[in-house]
Amino acid sequence: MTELEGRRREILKLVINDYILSAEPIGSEAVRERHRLGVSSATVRNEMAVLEELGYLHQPHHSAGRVPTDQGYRLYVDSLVETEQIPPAERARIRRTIAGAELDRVIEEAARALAMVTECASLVAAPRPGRQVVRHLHLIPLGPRQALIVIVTDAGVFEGKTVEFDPPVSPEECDRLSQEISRRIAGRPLSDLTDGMLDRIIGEATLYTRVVDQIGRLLRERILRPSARVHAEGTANILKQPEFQDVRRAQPVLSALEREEVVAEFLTEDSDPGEVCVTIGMENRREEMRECSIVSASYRVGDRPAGVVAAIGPTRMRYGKVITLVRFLADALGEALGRA
Amino acid sequence: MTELEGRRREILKLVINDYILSAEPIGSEAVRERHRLGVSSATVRNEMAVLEELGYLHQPHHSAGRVPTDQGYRLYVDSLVETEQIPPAERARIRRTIAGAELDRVIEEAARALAMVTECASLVAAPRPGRQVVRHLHLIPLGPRQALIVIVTDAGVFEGKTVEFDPPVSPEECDRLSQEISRRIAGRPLSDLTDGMLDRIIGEATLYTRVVDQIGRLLRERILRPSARVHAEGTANILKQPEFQDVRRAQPVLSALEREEVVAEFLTEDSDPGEVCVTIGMENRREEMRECSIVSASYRVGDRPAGVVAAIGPTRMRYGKVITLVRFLADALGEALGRA
DNA sequence: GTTAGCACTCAAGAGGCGCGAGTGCTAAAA
DNA sequence: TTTTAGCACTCGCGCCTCTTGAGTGCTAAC
Repeated sequence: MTELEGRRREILKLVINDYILSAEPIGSEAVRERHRLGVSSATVRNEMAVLEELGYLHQPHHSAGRVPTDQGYRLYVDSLVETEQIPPAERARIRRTIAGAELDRVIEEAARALAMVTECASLVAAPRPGRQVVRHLHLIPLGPRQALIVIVTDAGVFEGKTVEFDPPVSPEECDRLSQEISRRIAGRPLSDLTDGMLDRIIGEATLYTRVVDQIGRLLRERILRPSARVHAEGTANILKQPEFQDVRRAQPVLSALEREEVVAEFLTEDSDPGEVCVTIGMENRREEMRECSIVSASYRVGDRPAGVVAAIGPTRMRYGKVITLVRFLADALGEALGRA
Repeated sequence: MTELEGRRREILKLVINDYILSAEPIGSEAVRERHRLGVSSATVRNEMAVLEELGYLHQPHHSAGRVPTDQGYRLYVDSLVETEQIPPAERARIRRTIAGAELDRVIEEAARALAMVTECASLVAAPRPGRQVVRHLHLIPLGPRQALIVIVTDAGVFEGKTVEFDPPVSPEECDRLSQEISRRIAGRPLSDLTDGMLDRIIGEATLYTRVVDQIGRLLRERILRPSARVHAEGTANILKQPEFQDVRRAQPVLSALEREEVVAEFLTEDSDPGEVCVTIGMENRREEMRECSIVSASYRVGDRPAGVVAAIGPTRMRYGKVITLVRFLADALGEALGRA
């Protein structure tokens, strides 16, 4: 794959730019018309033939214009695309939307904003627990035999499971117990708290093995899940794209986006934090996504990578815009969550 | 709308049954063939003409078979449909899935099960807070100036907002404060806790007005939201239905199902608790849903109506199956949530 | 009231045709 | 050597027509 020289490169860029906007095969005449290249359509034609030879373009059929291949998009994303700027007004609007939301809705609002502006589907993974550091653990008594476990970390709160006490436990004991446990696990990252580790940390307390057990389970379920909660928004946007007018193409994609395991897969394999990662068409592992591209970036809360935000659309997407937006949203999200 | 007599009624039922399964207009000959009616196709034809006259059937074009109208479906649902039984194995499987889930995933699993079996989209609204009765309120100190509000009700836990203290509050004070407040609001339904009411209930404590304020805001935001969390699952199932093979038909529906306000609308207007409510085609307020039917039932936790479960599909849906399933899931859900 | 018979209608699919966009090739010009 | 003009060629798309067959409504006989 030789480095492309100036004019040829330029033509590839123009073709992809145009195709992204029109969704229709681009012919040589159209290219010449659009940008003053100072050459005839025949020359453009020759260049395009070479670009096809090299694997960057493709002809759907003999006498049609050219369409970018995945390889073409790859080059485009890596070195041709001009990132679009987000108008300051828009930036401000998005920031406000996110910042204004309740804590547990920030994620959702971010996903929504991303979907709306890019006209893609969007995914946002809530902070992954692993690296978060425990601050407190609370057992809130619900009754003599029941309590609610609340774990407060530096990045938020996990609440969920209720524990059943086998021998009843008084509220006072409950309190003492939570202070005990709290003292011993505070300051550790959640990922430390495997079953064995928990046992060792908490040690004593044979009376409360069941409690320890339950806490262990809660943690295991939260941590093992590859990425806790994933919000998908705007999946119906896929249907607006011309390449998905045929339901048989769109259906597998939408179904995949509904399955959490699948979606989590897109989001885990990342990317230096801070950098935007683009996966194009066939580069996707998932069969169903072979006609889509995924633009993702992980965001950080404080100084730790916390979660991932992604946009999903047809390979023919406005990379310039989407990349800028994903990056911006990763920043905004980290900021909003960091403040809380 | 006169009462339909035996044979005519029977024919309408057969036509609708067949159409639901085949998704194609049903002709007189097909009806005669399928069920031994002991009459010729001409007779059936006459009956069908009458049924069309009466508004129960419709011909897409002159020489086509008949298709049920919304009114036809209405009659079908009200008095013709034979509810299908759920095989015990299936019942057990669904029960297990739901019961096995973490508390905060019960809703989700229920929705998923419903979508999977009915091949419709499904919605499940989490318990609505209004009627729930407060058990405790906890303020969990996160730092000298911050605490987390946790409200435990008889149907679950609301956690969320952190409070900022204006003058710092020590953990002990915090504790005392939460016990104070707790004692005063325990036993009241959440809907009682409007701002003014809160002020009156808590009275004193000018030092802590900010805290009271924040609690007020938390409650207002949770209660005012028409129905807290709504889970939609299997919306992509819509695309499997023959009537939605045209993307332009499907897109508005899917988009609507993504908007929480819209979805909430389907779920609020209900139905004696315990009973299944079917909204057919044009009966829907929402323009976008005019080609869909919604089968919903509210479920109860303990003895109070708590939330709604619904299935959404084309008007040509397997009502017999869907109705049974929605009813079953409402029960199962109430049971699962009640136990927690 | 029911049925056989029949003419009629209409959507859907197959086949044929012309149009036009866009190409590749060739030979001349720069 | 590169660029360009010219031209024949290809092929998808839309348009038309024709045929087919399912299904009807009507009428007259049972």
